[in-house]
Amino acid sequence: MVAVRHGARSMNRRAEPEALRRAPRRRPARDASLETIYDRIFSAIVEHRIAPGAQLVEEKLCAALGASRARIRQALARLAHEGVVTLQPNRGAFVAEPTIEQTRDLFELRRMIEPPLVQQVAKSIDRAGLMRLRAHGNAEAAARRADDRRALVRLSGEFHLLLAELHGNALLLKTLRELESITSIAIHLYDAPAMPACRGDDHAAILAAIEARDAAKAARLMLHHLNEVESCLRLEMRQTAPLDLHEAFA
Amino acid sequence: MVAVRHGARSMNRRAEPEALRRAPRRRPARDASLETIYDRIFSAIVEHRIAPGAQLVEEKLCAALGASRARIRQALARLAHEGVVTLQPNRGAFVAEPTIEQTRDLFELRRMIEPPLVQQVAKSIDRAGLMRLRAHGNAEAAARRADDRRALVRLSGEFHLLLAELHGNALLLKTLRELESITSIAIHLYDAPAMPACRGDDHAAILAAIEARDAAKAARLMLHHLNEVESCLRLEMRQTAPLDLHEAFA
DNA sequence: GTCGAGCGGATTGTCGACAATCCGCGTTGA
DNA sequence: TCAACGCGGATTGTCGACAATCCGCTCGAC
Repeated sequence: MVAVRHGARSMNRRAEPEALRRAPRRRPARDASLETIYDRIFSAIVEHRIAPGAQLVEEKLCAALGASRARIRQALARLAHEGVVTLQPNRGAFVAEPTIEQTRDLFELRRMIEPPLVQQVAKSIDRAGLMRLRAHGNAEAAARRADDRRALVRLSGEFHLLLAELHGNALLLKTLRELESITSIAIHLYDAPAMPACRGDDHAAILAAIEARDAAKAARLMLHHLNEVESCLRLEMRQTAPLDLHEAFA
Repeated sequence: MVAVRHGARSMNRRAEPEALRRAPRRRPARDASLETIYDRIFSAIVEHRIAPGAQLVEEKLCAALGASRARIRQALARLAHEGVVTLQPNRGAFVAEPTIEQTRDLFELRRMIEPPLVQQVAKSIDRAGLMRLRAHGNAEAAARRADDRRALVRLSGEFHLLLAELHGNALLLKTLRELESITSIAIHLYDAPAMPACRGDDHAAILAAIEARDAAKAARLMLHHLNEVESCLRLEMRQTAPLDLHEAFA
């Protein structure tokens, strides 16, 4: 699976002021393959380096990523299909701002999928799988001790994806990956600032149930966990400014 | 509910030498909007008017649909993301051929989602929703009586989507729509030719359970139904021709 | 002072042209 | 005879240029 091999041809970066200085960090010939572009925008969004609702101007992205508009456009279309980005015709691309309704729907769907998922994993997991889960648990614990919130959010998401991977159903993994990325935006949008993805260490409890091969308990804990995470979000109606004014004089 | 409205427009565009000259502003007269293009290719695939594995050559599609390559390309990318089309780099687009493994994964995922879905619908459905379900049931019965297999396959799929719509979770509806379209390809690929989407009328039974507000029973029947449909498929290993030759001399 | 029309810059949407790549097929040499 | 090579047609991938659209702003009328 070799990535697309581009010629090291010019990327028409003509006016490039900071390129005059030494370029230790930004090599002009960074391979801007579609996958790379996609990944970078995706990470920037789910890691909250770009705020929900922000506009993603194509030309800006071209400049930032050193790619042509066509490629940027492709990446945006893909992100839009996954729900990470919203495409408004003739207006542009914006990073998604899941509404309260959508966030509820999101968790509802996850509650359907993940308890049976973990239940089946608990039944069928092998030694190697357990090792991976334990390693992940340790990484989470380390991030928690270090109080590295950003890493913790990322690892928390990856825990769920790891379960899906261990399950072995590729379609399920793909589906859950999309749900997970939207979840991470929603968390950044709605969670109470002080509360780090819910203090409790639900994942450790789930892991313990899996190790004990207690499938029913694992499923129950997963359901509880999802409820917990959702309830930590401030999903009470947040009145948006325009609606506010409009309703004030009704 | 997306009725597939086909353009009522013929596509016999032949050389139009003088028209080209006269009209410097050649507006894309036929409304080959992206949505239209997408819909037409999508329908052609899920209704099995194009065989699984067939290549979708961009220029051919341009000619057939009267659209530019850029638009076709966009539509294909979207179809690929939904799993209806497979994109091979530098090779082209092919209508998906779900493997046996993928088909099993598909049904496994549906078994996770749809029983709880119908369970919740049975609890919360209102009068209008029931009317729509009954109307759909009648349409299915009619197609069955008329022995219209193609319509029956389509309606069977739409029954599941209707349930998702009645549930009201938009994300779930979108997810299920994708699963449903891949399912319909898999059915066309693997089912025993004589057997029309499984003879029994499982949908009627599910509908009855919903009308009786027996949520648990509705869920149970849905699970049974999904198992039934999957078991009607011939998912035993089918040796493909190329592999056949290759392995014959191993 | 307010409202609407109209203008200009910025941004997206679309297309045609060209480059890169792949596949089938004929040729060649052992 | 057969395998390796390479050529030509067909197909996809990429880009730059231009058209269409939108938004904020100014200007003028009332």
